[in-house]
Amino acid sequence: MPEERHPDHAPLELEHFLPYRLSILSNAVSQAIADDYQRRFDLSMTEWRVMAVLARFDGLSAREVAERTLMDKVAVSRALAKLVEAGWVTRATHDGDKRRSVLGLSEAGWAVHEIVAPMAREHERNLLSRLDEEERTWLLRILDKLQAIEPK
Amino acid sequence: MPEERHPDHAPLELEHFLPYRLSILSNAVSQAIADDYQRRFDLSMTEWRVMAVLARFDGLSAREVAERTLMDKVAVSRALAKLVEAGWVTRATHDGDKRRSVLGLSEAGWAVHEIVAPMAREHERNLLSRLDEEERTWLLRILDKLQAIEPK
DNA sequence: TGCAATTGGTTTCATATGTAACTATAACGC
DNA sequence: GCGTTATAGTTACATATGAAACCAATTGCA
Repeated sequence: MPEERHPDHAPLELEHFLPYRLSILSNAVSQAIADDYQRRFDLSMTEWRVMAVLARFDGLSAREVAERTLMDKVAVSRALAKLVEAGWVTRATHDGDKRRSVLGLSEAGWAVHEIVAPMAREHERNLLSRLDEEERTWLLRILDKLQAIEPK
Repeated sequence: MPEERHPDHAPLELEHFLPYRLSILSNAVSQAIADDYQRRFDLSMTEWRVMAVLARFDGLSAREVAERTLMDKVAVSRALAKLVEAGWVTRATHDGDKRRSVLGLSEAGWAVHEIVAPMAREHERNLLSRLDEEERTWLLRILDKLQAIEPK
């Protein structure tokens, strides 16, 4: 049953190697979306992710944003610098703890969100439309299992 | 049936957004593997990909390597510089066309390959072992469909 | 209290990556 | 043949990213 197709040390066929395939697919998908809002708002993927979590959770600190986006704090710090500068995110200092910042979307930030969120969803729909209902169900289930441990 | 759970402009839930999930998973997987051979051979992911295709296709030109790895030619050029320097890849000039290089793994390069390829396969096996046979079959089928168009 | 250890966040530096410009060679059209 | 155009590959520059050092505020605890 193992078929013994390739001994373990045989040259890898990248196009059949799962991590490679995931990487290519993921990059293509994310890049296509990012290109879209990058052109319209000069917004990087990391910056958009920060805005997305602030849209859901108002008042987070930078560290909390980092947790929710799985970005490191340096990346978050930089994204915030640009977003605050652009006027899309507001930053105040926490009452009881002067180290912490209190972040949120500004009016202008919400306006951007209002446009970008549907764009992102549209891309996702497009992608999923290549699958039938059964495949979509399996995909979600498989992703759940694969992600169960990995994202350390 | 559409359930109308979130209007199109509602805040995105990143953790349920397919492109985001793919990105997180893919990065976690690739990084885990890369860490492994990076530590042992100071070999970057792009460099390893170049070695992998040269293991399969001896004598390629740099452009052909770029095509097979989906990397751009600058990235390939840089990877090759390091690999040739390290003595893992040999570079000659094409007979009939002095622009073209003729690339291949050196003895030492094969020795590295002999170690890294099994490491990579081991990681892949590990990942796939979280799925049962049916899920694995669906996954491959789904990847085929999702990749059909995307990687422009 | 008072000082060591921790935490939130930014800055610095070294490295990686992408785009455009550039060099050398080869192919094409006449 | 000879100028134009295309191709293989490298270099230069500008930007992105990650790790470690850093600063300031807070916490833990003798």
